[in-house]
Amino acid sequence: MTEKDSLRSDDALIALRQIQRKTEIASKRLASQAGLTPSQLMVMQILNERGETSAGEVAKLTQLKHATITSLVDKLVERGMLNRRRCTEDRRRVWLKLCEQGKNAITSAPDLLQDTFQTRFDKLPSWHQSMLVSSLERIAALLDAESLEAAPILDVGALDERPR
Amino acid sequence: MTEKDSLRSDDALIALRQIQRKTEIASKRLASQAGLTPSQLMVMQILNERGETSAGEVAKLTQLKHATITSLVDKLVERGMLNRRRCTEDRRRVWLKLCEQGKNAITSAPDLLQDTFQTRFDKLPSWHQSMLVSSLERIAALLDAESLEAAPILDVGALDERPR
DNA sequence: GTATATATTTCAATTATCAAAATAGTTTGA
DNA sequence: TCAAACTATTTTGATAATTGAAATATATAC
Repeated sequence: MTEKDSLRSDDALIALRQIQRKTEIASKRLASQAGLTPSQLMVMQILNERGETSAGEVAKLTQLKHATITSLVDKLVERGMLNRRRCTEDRRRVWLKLCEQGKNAITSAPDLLQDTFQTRFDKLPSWHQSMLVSSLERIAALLDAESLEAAPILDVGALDERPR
Repeated sequence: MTEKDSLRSDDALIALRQIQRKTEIASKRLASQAGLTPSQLMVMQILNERGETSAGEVAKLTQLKHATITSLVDKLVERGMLNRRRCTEDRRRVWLKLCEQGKNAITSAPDLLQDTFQTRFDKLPSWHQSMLVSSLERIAALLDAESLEAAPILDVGALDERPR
């Protein structure tokens, strides 16, 4: 039984990795179609979903350094995709918000992955659709460790070699 | 009814994007723990899953340019993670294959996302597990357009602005 | 056999990312 | 009240990833 179970979770992980690869590639394409880098697209999608968000929060969510966010945001602001606003209560903080042009940029680009998915999904019988939705939501929940979202890597410790 | 359906596929897409973000962040972490860049990790995972694969195929699968693959592979070969072999039938082509050290590098690094997922998954009742597996596999299939995997972007056409 | 197509690499440049220091604002606590 | 400690963001300077274009080597078509 334990053997069966472990095979099952392997199957799940394999499928999950396939999904990951496909969505990642698709988002690379989508970004370049919209004239954005993948990181820029990610930031904009986050702002689109969450509304106004602080720079630090975005750094945490994207797992990019603050310095990177700063320069990335510089470019997007310059291009009129989003705007910066100093927080009035705590003037150290900076709020970021997508503006109209930014919203358009990310919604108007044709998303092949999304279209493909949607077309096929819509053809499924209703019971199947609802099963898939609830499964997807469950998966998202299984992946949702506060630890995953929050802390940067703790102590990497003994790494003999590093990226070059 | 059509309204309900469209809401359902929206829900699916939202959950899918959450999953995407989480897996992407996790793989950034995993790569850095293993002393790799995300692209290097992606290449190595592909070689691990598919076995020996040509450089061009890897470029297509990762959506990176050939020049990028070349320099990225240079470094991995230098570090003993994989090896290059000229194809004997068609001597223009190059086959890439993970070697032992490379296999270890990507399997030994602790994958927080995977561990979290697995632990929680294993606690679910059997019927729920099998439902999730079949759903995941279905989702992967829904995302699987030959068009998604194959061609680079067709004709981007009128793009007023490009990434800076 | 020459022309055309394909797979990969080289080269030179651009760009994303980061670490560390700097700046500016907030909180603490004596 | 005010200085020390802390927090959020930006600046700066450097490194490394990625790329376009040209070069190389091989294969295929005619």
